[in-house]
Amino acid sequence: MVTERGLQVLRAIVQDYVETHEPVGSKSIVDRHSFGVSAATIRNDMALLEDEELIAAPHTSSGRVPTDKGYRVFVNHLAQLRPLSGAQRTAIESFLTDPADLDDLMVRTVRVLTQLTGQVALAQYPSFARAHLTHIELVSLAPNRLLVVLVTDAGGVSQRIAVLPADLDESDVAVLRARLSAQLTGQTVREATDRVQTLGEGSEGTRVDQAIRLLAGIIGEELAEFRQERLVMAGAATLARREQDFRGSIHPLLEAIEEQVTLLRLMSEMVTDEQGLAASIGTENEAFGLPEASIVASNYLAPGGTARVGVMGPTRMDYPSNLAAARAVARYLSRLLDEDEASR
Amino acid sequence: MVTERGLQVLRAIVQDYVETHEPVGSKSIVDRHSFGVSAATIRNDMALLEDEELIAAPHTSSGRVPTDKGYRVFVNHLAQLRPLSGAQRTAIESFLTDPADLDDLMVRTVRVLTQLTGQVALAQYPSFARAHLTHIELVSLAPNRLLVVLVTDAGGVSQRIAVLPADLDESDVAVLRARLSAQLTGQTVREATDRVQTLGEGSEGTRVDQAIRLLAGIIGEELAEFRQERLVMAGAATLARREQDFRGSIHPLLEAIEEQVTLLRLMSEMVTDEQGLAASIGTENEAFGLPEASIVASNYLAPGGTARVGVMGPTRMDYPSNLAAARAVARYLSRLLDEDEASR
DNA sequence: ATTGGCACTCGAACTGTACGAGTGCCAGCG
DNA sequence: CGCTGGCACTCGTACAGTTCGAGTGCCAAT
Repeated sequence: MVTERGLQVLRAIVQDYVETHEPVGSKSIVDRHSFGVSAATIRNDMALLEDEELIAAPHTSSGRVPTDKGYRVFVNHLAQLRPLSGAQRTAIESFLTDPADLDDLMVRTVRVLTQLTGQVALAQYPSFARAHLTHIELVSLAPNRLLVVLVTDAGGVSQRIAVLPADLDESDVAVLRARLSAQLTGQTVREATDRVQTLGEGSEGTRVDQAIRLLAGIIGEELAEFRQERLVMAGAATLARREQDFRGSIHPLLEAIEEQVTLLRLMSEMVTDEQGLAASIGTENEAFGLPEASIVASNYLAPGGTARVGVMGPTRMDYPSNLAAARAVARYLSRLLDEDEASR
Repeated sequence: MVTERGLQVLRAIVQDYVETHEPVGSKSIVDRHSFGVSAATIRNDMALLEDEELIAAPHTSSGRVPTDKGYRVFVNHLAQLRPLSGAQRTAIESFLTDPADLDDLMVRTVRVLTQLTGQVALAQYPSFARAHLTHIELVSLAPNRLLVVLVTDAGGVSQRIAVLPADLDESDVAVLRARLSAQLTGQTVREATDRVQTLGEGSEGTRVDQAIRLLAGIIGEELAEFRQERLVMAGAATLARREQDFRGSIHPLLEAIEEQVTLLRLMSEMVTDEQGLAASIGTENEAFGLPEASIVASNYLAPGGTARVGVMGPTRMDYPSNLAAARAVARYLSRLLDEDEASR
């Protein structure tokens, strides 16, 4: 029953509320937007919006505030992304130019995003699960110490020192190296994880067999770390400024930032639209303990598949700007990582 | 002019204020502590303490609150560390048992400290500056890609992928490996940093010389990262709960946590007493932008020298408990790292 | 369908008052 | 000389009462 104009009124309410942080009344809508109708008419529309639970009044005689459902309608149907300014575009470019490695790139990504939006920025690492193991190297540091290095084709490298139960000489190490390499290189991380399980089975007793079993365990752990989704974040400090935006405290947000796991799940489970954009609003995050926070994110393309970058902030956030910023950064990131892939 | 009993009154004020979070009056001191004198007498003592600026009254007729100077006197002369409970000791042990590597150990350290104290926990990494480079390994991933791995005897490992300007075959790599190894292994990180500067000088032109220069740059960066002091933290979320403890906002603290550099300097510049304990209180941290925060820390012993663990919280914190917790964790850490050294 | 008018609601801001915790000071006591 | 009880005074807090104004819902008129 909500008319077209009614939706425009909703849009106006969301925009004004985000800007002023105060409940918006019919009068101020008439003043600030040119609807060409009187305040009384707007009031009628607002009554309908309230019936639909898209807006609510904090108390009997005050202006209206969008509900979470209202924000949802706004984001889905009403929001048009605000294109970034030239300065913002150049900021992204200069921030992300010439990163030292993947870690560096991810850190810079969240920094620029938090700078652009003033919110907490989040970025998923590209997944290594489908990356291929290209090298396994064993470096003997001491007779009973081996450095195990794993390299994937997606830029992931990991290393760990193994302390062996018995000393090995160079030829033993060579045997180990050959065996591991034959079994595991070329496999995807996922396949190698399965394969490594069976590696130490069967024969036992010789020093080399013992070592293989030990290494299999360590390599398994390293592979698990590769498979594990990771998250980088920046801008937690901005939350302190937004404190009054949260009815409760910012504690759940800080906790989520520190734990990472929750946010990782949340980011993974978001549903993107056809443009690769996603938003999760207020109570939709209740299951994650974040009923007062919203998260917007954009997919980006990396060798291992798509991953997401986005920002987290109060429900009352500037969705068009934040979505636009996330999308811009995601696009730039896709470009960088594709270039990286091309040069490999 | 402050009498012995006056100091005991100061101690009582600090203790009660930390506990109740309310200005403490002469009456409540008489009630809660057995001084054996009347409230009026306490009031006289309090007047003297106020003359010395060890306590202050928020407004004319209210109880007193310790000043930063008062806390300082309390910490220096009055505080007796509260020994940890058995449960706390076992918590430390079980948390820190059998870490996978140094990173893991540091992370667990700050976790257990934040759990024990309910404050933000900070830990400096042991310094690698005096560690020795034991290995340099080059792994050729592709004709124009080399994985450079550096290993120190203090548990530090770093790796980076170098993209070469020209393809190299295995024999070229062997030459590189031999040259780098001869020049750098056995050196301390500090020495190697100087040595690596001169590495690419002189001859140029051949593929190997070009590669050496490139690798020198990369190794220099990696060594710089080794030398860089690092910090791990946990418990930022606890700040949200302590919010009302900060007159201003918690923003500066969150910012410091995110930046790390400031906290690193602060931790480095603290002055320890003869027990290896240090405290920096309130306005003493003004230069670091943290005039409302206190930090207590304890030295621990690691192969590369001493480093610090501690906690950060509001000026009004429980110094005896926090100092005791930091000391206990530091001692355990020293033991672990010395054991680790012994087994190497 | 839109509008102007009007009565009504309710929070914010301000005032005044009473209360009580806590102080400073002082005369008296051991 | 240090300690004590007493007393007047200060000031923040809590509570109640008041006003003010923004904003609403409803309705009759257009």
